[in-house]
Amino acid sequence: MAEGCPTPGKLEFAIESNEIRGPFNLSETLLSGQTDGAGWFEVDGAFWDAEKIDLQFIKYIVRQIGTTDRPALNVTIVGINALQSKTAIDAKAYLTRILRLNDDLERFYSEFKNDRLAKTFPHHIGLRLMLASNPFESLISSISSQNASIKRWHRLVQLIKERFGQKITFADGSNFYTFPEARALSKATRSRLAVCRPGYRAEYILNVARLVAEGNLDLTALSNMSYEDARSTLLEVCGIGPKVADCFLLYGLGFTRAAPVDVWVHRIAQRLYRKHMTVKQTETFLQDRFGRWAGYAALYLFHYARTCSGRVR
DNA sequence: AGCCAGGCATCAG
DNA sequence: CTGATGCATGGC
Repeated sequence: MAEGCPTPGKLEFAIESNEIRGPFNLSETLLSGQTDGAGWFEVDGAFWDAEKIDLQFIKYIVRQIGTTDRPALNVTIVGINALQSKTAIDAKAYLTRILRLNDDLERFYSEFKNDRLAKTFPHHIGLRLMLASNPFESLISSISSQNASIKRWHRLVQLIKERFGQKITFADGSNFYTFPEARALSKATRSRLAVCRPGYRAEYILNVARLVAEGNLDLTALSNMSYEDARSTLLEVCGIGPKVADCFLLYGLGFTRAAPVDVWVHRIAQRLYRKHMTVKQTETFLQDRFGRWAGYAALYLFHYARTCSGRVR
């Protein structure tokens, strides 16, 4: 196996505070209920997930060791067998990307310090958007979230992984189920999917899995389109409406000007800005006012509405 | 028990 | 275009 250099099944590295632009709060970010916090597991203060890096699945255990204002992360990666030291370098770049550690949060705070949005800042300093590691998973996950509580939605995604994904056992003995490829999920039938309890979302999930598997919905192509074109393409798909499309565009493809408007964001936007706005008006309002930060605005509004709703005025 | 959940498709006006 | 309704099911 190991040829020459010693290659342990476990490597450790740090992401230093000078490699993170502005404040960061890992647990706020992962537990804020955004579309891509779903997969992470918490084990006494640290969080882990797994994804394919360098053609093999790696488990990464991330622990915040600095403060929110001067954040640093301690990362342990675990492979299935041995690890190359190059994998640690790639894992670091990967984590920097999906945790969006280069987003200039201070700039966001200062740019809107006189906006009513600033009301939400003190409660959630260091809260960052996340970027999905797997766009297809992000799309199915977004569809699965509709008209369901966060708890139920996370459960559905986890059941899809356990039922249709691939089981992996890492060198530390832990088990993980990968999210199925579009092809694998497209072969599921209604009755086989029913064990995951998707409810009426079943036909949406199967429809989208088939479209992607057959190449009729090309997620890579979408990421190369303009936001408007990608969005209108998505809206033609049965099961994808404005909110699901924006969630996927934001979390799955990284269009930060997408501002998903759900019941929470809609309610809080009306209380903070204008009493009578339709959902559609709220969408355009957020996009016009916050531009490339609209996704962040929606995230802060969402999280604020859910955690501080009693104190809103 | 009954209402609501990170909505959407469909149909009526 | 806007507004009302059914949807499948769990969480609280």
